[in-house]
Amino acid sequence: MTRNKVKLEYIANDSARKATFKKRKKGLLKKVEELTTLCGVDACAIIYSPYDARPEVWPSQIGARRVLARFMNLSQEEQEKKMLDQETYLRQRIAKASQQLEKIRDENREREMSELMHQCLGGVTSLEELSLKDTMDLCLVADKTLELIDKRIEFLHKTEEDDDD
Amino acid sequence: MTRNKVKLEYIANDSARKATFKKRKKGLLKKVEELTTLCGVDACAIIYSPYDARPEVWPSQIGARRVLARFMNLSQEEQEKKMLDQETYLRQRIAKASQQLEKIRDENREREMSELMHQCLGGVTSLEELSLKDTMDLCLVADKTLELIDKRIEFLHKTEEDDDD
DNA sequence: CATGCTATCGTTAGCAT
DNA sequence: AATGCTAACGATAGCAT
Repeated sequence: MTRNKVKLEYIANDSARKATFKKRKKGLLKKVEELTTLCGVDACAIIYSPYDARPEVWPSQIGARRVLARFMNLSQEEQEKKMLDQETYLRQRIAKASQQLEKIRDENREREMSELMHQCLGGVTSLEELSLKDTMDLCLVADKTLELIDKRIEFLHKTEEDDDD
Repeated sequence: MTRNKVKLEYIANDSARKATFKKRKKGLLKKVEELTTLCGVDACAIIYSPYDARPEVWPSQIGARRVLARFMNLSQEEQEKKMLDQETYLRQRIAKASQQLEKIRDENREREMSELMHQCLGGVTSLEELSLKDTMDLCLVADKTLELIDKRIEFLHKTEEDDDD
C-alpha cells in the first residue's frame, strides 16, 4: 500500500484520477472547515472538476459570495502586493531548502576540521599535507576550541575562588 | 505531544491560535496545489485572517480571478442546486456514522444469538427463559446455521461422488 | 464503477530554543 | 515572536469486494 511515493504530477489513468480527486476533495473541504473553526477566519473554497457541471463550493453559496465580494472589491494593484502566487510559493520552498542544505554543509565542514585537528595533534596527519582552504578552516576550528578551553579554565578558577570563600 | 485529541472548536489562546493558523494555512495551500496538479482541475483558495490586511490567495491573482469569474457568472439558482453547504456536509457525515453503528449493532446481535444457541444446545440455558424477540432472533441464527450445515453435507456428497469417478 | 479497508505516508500540536 | 523538532494523529494509495 502506497509503496511508491506518489509523484506530484497529473495522474494519466482516468479512473485512478477520479478516485483520487473524490478522496482529496473531501479531505480538502474538511481541512478548510477545520481551519475556519479552529482559527475563526473567513475562508471559502471553489473547486471545478470535469466530473460535475457545477463547482464544489464551501462553506455555502452565501458564505462564498461574502468572501468573494471582499476579494473582488480590492483593487488589482493592492491584491498583487500581498498575493502569494504559485511561483513565489515554490521559490520560498526552494530558498528554505537551500538554507537548510548550506547549514548542514557548514556543520559537516566543521566536524571534518575538528577531526582533522585531532589527527594533527595526534601526529596522524601533518599540516604540510593540507590545502590553503583546509588550513584556514582548521584555524577557525582551533580558535573555537581555544575559546572553549579558556572558558573552561576561567570557570575552574571561579570555582576555586568560591571554595576559598 | 498532541496528547489530548484536538477539539474542533475556536482556539481561545491568541498565540496558539495564530501558530495553528499559520501551520494549517500552509498545509491547506499545499493540498490545493496537489489536488490541481494530480487531477488537473481548476481551483482556487482565498483565506482572510486577522494577521494580514490582504487575504492569502492561491494560485495567483490571475488564476483566482479566472475561477471566480466562472463562479460569479452562474445564476444564483443554478448554484444552489449543486452546492454542498456546511449543514448538508455535516448531515451526510452523521448519516454515514449512524449506518456504521447500526451495522455493528446487527453484527453484535448475531454473535449474541449464536452464543445463546450454543448454550441452549449445551443445556446451559433453557428456551423457556427467553423473551419473544430473543427467541425469534435465535431462530434466524439457527436457520442460518442449518443452511451452512446443509451446504456442508452437499459438498461432502459431491466430494464422495467425485471419488467414485 | 462505487465503497470499504488499512499500511504507509503526510500533517501538525505541543514543546524547546 | 518565530523557527525547529518529533510523537501522535489524520489522510490516502492501492487493493479487495
